[in-house]
Amino acid sequence: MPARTASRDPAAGTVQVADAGPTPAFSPLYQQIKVLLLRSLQVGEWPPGSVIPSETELAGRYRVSQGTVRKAIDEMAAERLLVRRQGKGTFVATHAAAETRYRFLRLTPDAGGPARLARQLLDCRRMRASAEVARALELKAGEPVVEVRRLLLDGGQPVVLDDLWLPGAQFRGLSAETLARWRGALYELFESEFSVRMIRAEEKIRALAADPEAAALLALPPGAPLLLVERRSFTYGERPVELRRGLYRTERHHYRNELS
Amino acid sequence: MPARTASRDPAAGTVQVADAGPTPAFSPLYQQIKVLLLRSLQVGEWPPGSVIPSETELAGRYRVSQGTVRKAIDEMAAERLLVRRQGKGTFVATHAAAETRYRFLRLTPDAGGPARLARQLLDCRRMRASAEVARALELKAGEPVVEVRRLLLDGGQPVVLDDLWLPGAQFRGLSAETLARWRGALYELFESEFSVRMIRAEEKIRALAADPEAAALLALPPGAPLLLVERRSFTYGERPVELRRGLYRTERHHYRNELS
DNA sequence: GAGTGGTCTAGACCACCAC
DNA sequence: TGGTGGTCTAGACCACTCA
Repeated sequence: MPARTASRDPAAGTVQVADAGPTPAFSPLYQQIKVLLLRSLQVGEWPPGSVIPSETELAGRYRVSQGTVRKAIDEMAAERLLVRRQGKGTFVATHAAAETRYRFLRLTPDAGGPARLARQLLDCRRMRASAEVARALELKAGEPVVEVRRLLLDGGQPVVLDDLWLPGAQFRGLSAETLARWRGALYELFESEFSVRMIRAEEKIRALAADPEAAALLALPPGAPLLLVERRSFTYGERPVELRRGLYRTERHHYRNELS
Repeated sequence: MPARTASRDPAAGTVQVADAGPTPAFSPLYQQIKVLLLRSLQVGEWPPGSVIPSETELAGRYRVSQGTVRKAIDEMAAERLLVRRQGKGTFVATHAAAETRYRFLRLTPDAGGPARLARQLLDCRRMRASAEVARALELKAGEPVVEVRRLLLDGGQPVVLDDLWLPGAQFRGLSAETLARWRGALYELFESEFSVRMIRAEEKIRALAADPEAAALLALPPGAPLLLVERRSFTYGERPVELRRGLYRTERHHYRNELS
């Protein structure tokens, strides 16, 4: 484990990375391991869906006990960055797997069962970031972004009108053609084609009256109540890489949430 | 640990509770400990806010190692049933603590900072459960329930209109006077006066147009868009003990959510 | 200083999976 | 059969709290 320089006897005193400052800010070994694993994920050493080395091998590599590696991986599994599979190994989480494909989609049919929505691409263009988009994506105003507009339909009826903004620098080849050809989930495309993996998101939800444009696209009378879902998605290192503004019809669907 | 009957050598073979059925459904020791701890919580052996026995003492009581108790408590802490405090002990989670007082309230001012809402009780009456309320609370239609209606205000302006239904059997002394006198959060009252502790909740969120009654109470024109938040809260053993129907004004507030 | 939870290690064995 | 994660133990020491 390169970051750790202090000498250490087995089962002996405090272990700590070298640190010149006062109050060296104790950080447990397993947290330091976690940082190293995180870095490997971030630089793509182990791509989404692949197996990472076994606990024993990582323990050898970092010169710590298997239990310490285990605790680091435990936390990362709880954060849904890794997935453990007994007998097989530990895998990098991916939006491509069936279990996690629509992990961030909270819209649910009232009837029960998972949402099965068809997509209809309305627009995809490159433009300069407005002040609001720039702030959300931590860009400078005027930097290039990709704007996507699409509809999601359930049984032919429009249910969601989505607007997305993505940093242009990280989504260079993204075009209407790319999107039209793609069969899987958006986040799957982002992972496999642009090496951008979404790990968490924040949403702000409001009710509002449909404006004429949204009403027309969603086949509603203007003024009809809609759910506005504003999402900001983050990749490794808390970097925002997507702003999304969804308008949801909630006559036959709802936004499901779990509080604990 | 009374439930475990198989003989066991230290650091030796499989340990399992007695079980006559086929495929004995292996359950790890720490899960069995968890069940025992859960039962103690459920019967009120350790009330909300109190310390539970130390890991060492529990290990002795159940005849397992401290690490096994630790793992059971770890999971319960992750589920927010227990709270660990280094140097002090492990405590039963409570809605009375400042950190967890409004844990289930996702309404947030756009300006930032936590919501500081005043309450105004509109109604509190005992009645018979409608079919819908009975289904949600897993009662028989016609069984007694308590219905509460109240407003939440921010800076004097109404923001939330809440309707609550509670099983009458578990909230016997609950009345308008009780509610009017109470200063803290509702869930704090439920814990301390009725021994009902909410541990998780499900919410379904929709947008709808304000009906005349709601509009009047929320000082809005009829038809204005509102967030409808339907909550079902559960206590130990997945028993539903509250149905709540909240109408939220979202001009200056939003419902905040975190996806991971 | 005594007691609590928190970290770390080492070793044994079990459950699951693939070859 | 061998490798992976999963469980369990025992023991040492650290960090934190409070009297």
